Amino acid sequence: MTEPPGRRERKKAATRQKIADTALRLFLERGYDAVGIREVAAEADVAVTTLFSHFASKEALVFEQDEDFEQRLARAVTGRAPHEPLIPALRREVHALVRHCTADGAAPIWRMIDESPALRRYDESMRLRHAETLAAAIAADLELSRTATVGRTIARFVVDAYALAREAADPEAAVDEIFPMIEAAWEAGRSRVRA
Amino acid sequence: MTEPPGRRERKKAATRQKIADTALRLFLERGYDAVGIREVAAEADVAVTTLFSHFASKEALVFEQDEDFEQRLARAVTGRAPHEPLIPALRREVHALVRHCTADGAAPIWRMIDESPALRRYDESMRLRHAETLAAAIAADLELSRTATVGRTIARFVVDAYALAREAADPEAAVDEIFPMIEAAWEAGRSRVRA
DNA sequence: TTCGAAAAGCTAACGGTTAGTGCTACGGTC
DNA sequence: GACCGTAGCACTAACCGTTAGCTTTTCGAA
Repeated sequence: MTEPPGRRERKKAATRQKIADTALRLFLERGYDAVGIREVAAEADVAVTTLFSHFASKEALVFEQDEDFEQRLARAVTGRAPHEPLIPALRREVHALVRHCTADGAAPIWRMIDESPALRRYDESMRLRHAETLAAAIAADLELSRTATVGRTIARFVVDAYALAREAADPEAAVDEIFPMIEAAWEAGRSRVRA
Repeated sequence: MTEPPGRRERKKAATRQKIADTALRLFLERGYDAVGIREVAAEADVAVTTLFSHFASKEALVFEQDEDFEQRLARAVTGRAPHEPLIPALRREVHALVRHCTADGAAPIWRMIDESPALRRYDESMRLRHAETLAAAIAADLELSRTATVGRTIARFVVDAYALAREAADPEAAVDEIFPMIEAAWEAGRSRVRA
């Protein structure tokens, strides 16, 4: 992953990184909406089309690093210890995610996101994608006593917990307040066929 | 509300309606993404700027009618019978909303929405707004035994139930499957200060 | 009738995004 | 070491949603 797989790919990665760094710097300096794509491209010394060959949209420039976030919730399910219950594993992972987002360095970025409607909507869409990925992981893990709908529902609830906690005054405490509710929902989701 | 309050406002309403009707017809005929704003304006025989003085965005043309939706969930809380428990009241309202969305006439519109990323994202944003409105209504109704975080969480869960049900094969059954989970979460949300 | 203001219009532009078309430099192959 | 296919990048020119600036039309009220 860190080895040099050829000059070409190194250059490509360097270009991508330079674009992302330049963009984030300009955005933080002068505001997301006040900086145009043409300006980012000029400052990074690439063509606009090159920029869009590396990033699908202007918003994607901001969320560059969070690609693995998509998989972390799913891995918390599929990679947990055998016989470990589902919800506590998810709770641990959400705790970690929240801690990561509220770390010192991340604060200005999240403030910027909160201030821009476009970025907020992009973030919302991302979370829905995350919920779907998580739902798939849960479905693959489901015992017979629960339906697919229950799995999808829990996936949404977990992603909600993450979003709500991030907005809360005390994010970690919020996670601890919400997860018992999710646990209860999960218990109630046992099919009542013969319970 | 249905009386004629003057020619001016009648004409304005007529213009608005004509724009919305024309847009929806064109969108359904040839696809949302394949029809441009300039085309809708031309077909409705208005200027583009006029169109945007009636609707805030292209997406808003599609969701024209659902403005009162925003308030329905909140009213289900504030306007319920005295001493009626919260969750069953919300359950009834979500049932009604789902039934409304899966009615015969609405099917092609929702198919169109599902096919366009822009419309999906707009819908997601709308739902978040609805969750916040509902959260405010719940907060105003909260007994001392539950915190504001619990209220916000339940609001999200309820809106999730609506979204999940709409995507389910049997929407009404999905509501009935999800709401017991919400009920359990609500119970678990009692503060454990002295329970 | 006259006047103020809301509604509608026109033009022109801005900002994100995408074709279309090359050029150049790299990487695998002989 | 020369060769060729292709990936990466550049440039131009446009499309599309959206907005600003300003003029014209159309009501409602005085």
